[in-house]
Amino acid sequence: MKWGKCIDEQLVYEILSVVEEIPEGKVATYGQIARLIGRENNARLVGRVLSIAEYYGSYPCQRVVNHAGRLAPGWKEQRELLEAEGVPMKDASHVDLKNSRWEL
DNA sequence: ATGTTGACAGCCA
DNA sequence: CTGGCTGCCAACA
Repeated sequence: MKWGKCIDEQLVYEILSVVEEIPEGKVATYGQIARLIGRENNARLVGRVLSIAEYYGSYPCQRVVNHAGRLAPGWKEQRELLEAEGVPMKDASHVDLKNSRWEL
């Protein structure tokens, strides 16, 4: 593909570095990660990076959801990955943030 | 340079 | 948490 420098690798490493620290059975929101890397108002960028994160290595990007607890659209496999870790699911497309939110 | 789009967040009802 | 509206930033046409 053409992904060689469509996104700053520096940003990719910062985000993946945080994603890598999410404990099993817990999930984090994009805004939460955005804040940890110093891009609080740039949560959308986190999503864009995670969408191509698989090309930069293996990271638990399945533990990252939006503020409503909804999983990534267009990625059916994510639900099963979370269930395998013991993450409580509210339904087929939402996690129970009430009990799986990653508290720092 | 201008306008759309998106793995989003925050505020309000 | 759900649904609607607005705000932000970077990638893309």
